[in-house]
Amino acid sequence: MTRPGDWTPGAGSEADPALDLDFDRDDGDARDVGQDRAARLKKSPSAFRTISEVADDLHIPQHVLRFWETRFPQVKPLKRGGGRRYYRPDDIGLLRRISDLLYIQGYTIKGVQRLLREGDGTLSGELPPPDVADRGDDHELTAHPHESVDLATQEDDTISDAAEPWIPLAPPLAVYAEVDALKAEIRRLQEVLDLVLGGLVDLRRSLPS
DNA sequence: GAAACCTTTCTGTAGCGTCT
DNA sequence: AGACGCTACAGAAAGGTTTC
Repeated sequence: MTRPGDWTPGAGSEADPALDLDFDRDDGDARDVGQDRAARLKKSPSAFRTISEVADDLHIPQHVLRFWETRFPQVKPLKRGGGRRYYRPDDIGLLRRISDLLYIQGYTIKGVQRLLREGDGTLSGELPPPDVADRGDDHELTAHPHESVDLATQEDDTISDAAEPWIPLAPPLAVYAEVDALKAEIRRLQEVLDLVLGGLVDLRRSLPS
């Protein structure tokens, strides 16, 4: 099976002259998941990717990616005829950041939406930990950034979207260190899982059909 | 006051038709 | 055939209302 490492829209193809993705899937082959993944990983960082590739790379189900698209207007993959999505590197970077905020840092979708609204829409750079209003749980956040803000003048003790623009305060460094350690651990576990997957693929290949 | 019930919101999930 | 998209639906949690 052949699959070019790179494919980008706009370069002419038999299937779709208007938007060539130069992507020979060779569906006649029994597709090898391991090789498939390896080929995908070899793709140029600037290559466009399908939803299945992005889902695989980010370890996020496809339906979740589509759901995020309905929640984050900033996520706008290119769409071909038939509505198929093709993600640019920028889209993937944004999705990766959203995933990190939602699943690692504990933001809610609303919280991430607020960050996107207040930032430049890319979520680039270091972000503070979520405050109570942006968290998906009700953990005590005795040191959350809003604590040092004088809340006496507010009508209630909630931090609503309608409140004054969020002011970044000195981050709790211990929390950042812990988050960084957890991220490193997650990366390590993902590498281990990739190795296990590769081993399983090899094992399957060695079995009689 | 608190228990029970109802409604709304959030975050996905399932099913099925379409497209490559 | 399998990847994909769309829409309706699920279920858990939070908030609100009613009843005792």
